[in-house]
Amino acid sequence: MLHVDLDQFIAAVEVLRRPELAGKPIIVGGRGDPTERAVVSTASYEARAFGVGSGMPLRIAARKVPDAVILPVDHEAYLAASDTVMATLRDQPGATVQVLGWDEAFLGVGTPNPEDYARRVQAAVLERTLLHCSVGIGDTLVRAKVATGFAKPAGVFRLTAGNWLDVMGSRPTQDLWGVGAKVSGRLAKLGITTVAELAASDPQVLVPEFGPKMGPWYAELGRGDGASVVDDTPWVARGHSRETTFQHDLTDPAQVSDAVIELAARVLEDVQAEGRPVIGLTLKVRYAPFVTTTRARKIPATSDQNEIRARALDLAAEIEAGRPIRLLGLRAEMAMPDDARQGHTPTRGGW
DNA sequence: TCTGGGGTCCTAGGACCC
DNA sequence: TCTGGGGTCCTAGGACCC
Repeated sequence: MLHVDLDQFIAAVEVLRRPELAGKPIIVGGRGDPTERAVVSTASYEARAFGVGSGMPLRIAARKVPDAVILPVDHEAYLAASDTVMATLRDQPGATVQVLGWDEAFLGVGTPNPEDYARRVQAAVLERTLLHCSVGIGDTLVRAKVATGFAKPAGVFRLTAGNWLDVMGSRPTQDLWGVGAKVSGRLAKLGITTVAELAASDPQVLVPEFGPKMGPWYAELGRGDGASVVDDTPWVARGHSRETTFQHDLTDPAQVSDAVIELAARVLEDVQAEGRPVIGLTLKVRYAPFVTTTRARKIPATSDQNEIRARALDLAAEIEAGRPIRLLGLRAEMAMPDDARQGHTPTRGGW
């Protein structure tokens, strides 16, 4: 299968409508105001050369690149571009398309020459959207996805069982899709620092550290093994959430209650727009300095707006009971019942 | 140096049931 | 005094991805 990933997608979309920005360091994030609390969504390659990357505080990014063009996030524009890209992928002969996000997708194809096929995909996307993409080819989803990293920018790269360890074996475990800083640190404590070491590890040795599912899963990931079927079943959200970051920390209980209720109302709107019931309300609370805690309430599946409001007030009261309050941000999540889950199974970690 | 907003899944422990 | 075994559900928290 193939994994298609648009190159510097958001920055590229911005350049399309403002061609004079081509070749300049572009940083997209928040409302485009580097004096506000916000982070970088995407930086162009020119800005990345200064050490700017996704997730970096906008304030810091602006300091690193004084000449950067800083733009606000425009979801609608990216979604429209994404729709055209995905439609182009679906038009490819014999292709099954599994969308992973705005700017990437798996393509299931049966072709004797995947490199040729990949080049034709790139040409089609470029012709329809003027956007460049990179393509990874693999015999599993994981290998295709990881291969794309070696294809960037605008290239093609193939990873299979045959060359996986040659290419990935000596690399740190964190280079794997699904291994972050925390897990790579825990692996290192077990004496596993490279992909080759993870690939050679006994899955049962990982179980005490990571549990019955994740332990064996990490060993499989180290080998690049796993699913090899592209699933184009329409994706159905398991839940919805709304998050907000306060420009100044909240310290007043009344403000906290208002913020919780307002956020809960917004996420309820999203869920009700789909005509689906809610079964749970979770608040993720970010305190200054930078601690996240969780508060959850189960809600009957038939609950109405008053029920949600009452549960939100419960949660606000719990937050206030944990004073002193310095609220940096809030995220309200609503889960939907299992019988509402009909979409494809995400590969992991969101998609 | 400071921390988006949208998602998904896993684990541990306690409550509760038979 | 010691304390089944299996199961489900819920909550809190953690990790990761785009």
